[in-house]
Amino acid sequence: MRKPCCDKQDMNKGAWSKQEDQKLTDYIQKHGEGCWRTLPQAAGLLRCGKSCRLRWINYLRPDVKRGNFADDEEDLIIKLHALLGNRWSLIAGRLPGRTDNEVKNYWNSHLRRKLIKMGIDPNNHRIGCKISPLQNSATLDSSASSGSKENGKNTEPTKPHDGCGTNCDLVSDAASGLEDESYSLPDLNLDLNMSMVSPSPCAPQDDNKKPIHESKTSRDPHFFSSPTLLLFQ
DNA sequence: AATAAAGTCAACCGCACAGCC
DNA sequence: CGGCTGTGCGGTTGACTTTAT
Repeated sequence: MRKPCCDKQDMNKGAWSKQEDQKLTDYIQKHGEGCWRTLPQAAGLLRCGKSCRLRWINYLRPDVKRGNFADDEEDLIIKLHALLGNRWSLIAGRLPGRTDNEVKNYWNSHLRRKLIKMGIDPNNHRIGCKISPLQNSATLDSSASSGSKENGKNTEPTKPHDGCGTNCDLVSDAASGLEDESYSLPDLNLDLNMSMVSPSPCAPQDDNKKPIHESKTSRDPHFFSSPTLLLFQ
């Protein structure tokens, strides 16, 4: 049995205070990112390493862009989600200054609803799947947790193009247009080469360190050989 | 003005993977 | 080779805010 990542007793949980933020920021500015397990103690924080990492990556990092998503960012997320499914870290990697958590939240709170309103199934980006108001909420609920806990951890990445079981047409087969004229993505001229995103400029760079967004999914050999993605290379 | 419902988002949790020993 | 550890990811939760009634 693996030890928990931290001794949960004596640990702060919940929202971060200004002082905690300051301690974490100061420490990372001095020593750089990494070694999250030992960082809290070294920085004088009563937090677990995972919590520190999350706080830094999603909130404190100086290159984190905060605020509303621009229209082109929205479009890009929708398009990337059609291609990649729920691989938020990869999607976020194409949006400078955005974090996977932020993209995920934005998708779940804004974009899913937007697509549903347009009659598009946000799970497979197909139109023509009739989504009744009742189904709407059901879809929201079920797909939000699709394939996660109920069947155990879903090790397969969400399949973006799995069939919906009807005659509905695929909305976003990469660059194809949408049948619904009211919904047309601008030609974003996406460069979807999966080049590594440059790591955070704030952290002292260690050549051995992995780029921030080199996710496990991008390491998947099948990932790069995806026919859809190759279209963009 | 009060309350319920809906929406938002920061943070937590559990799991998987890579690397080290 | 197998176990252990550190890290990163995606899903989920719950507190807080906003909107509707």
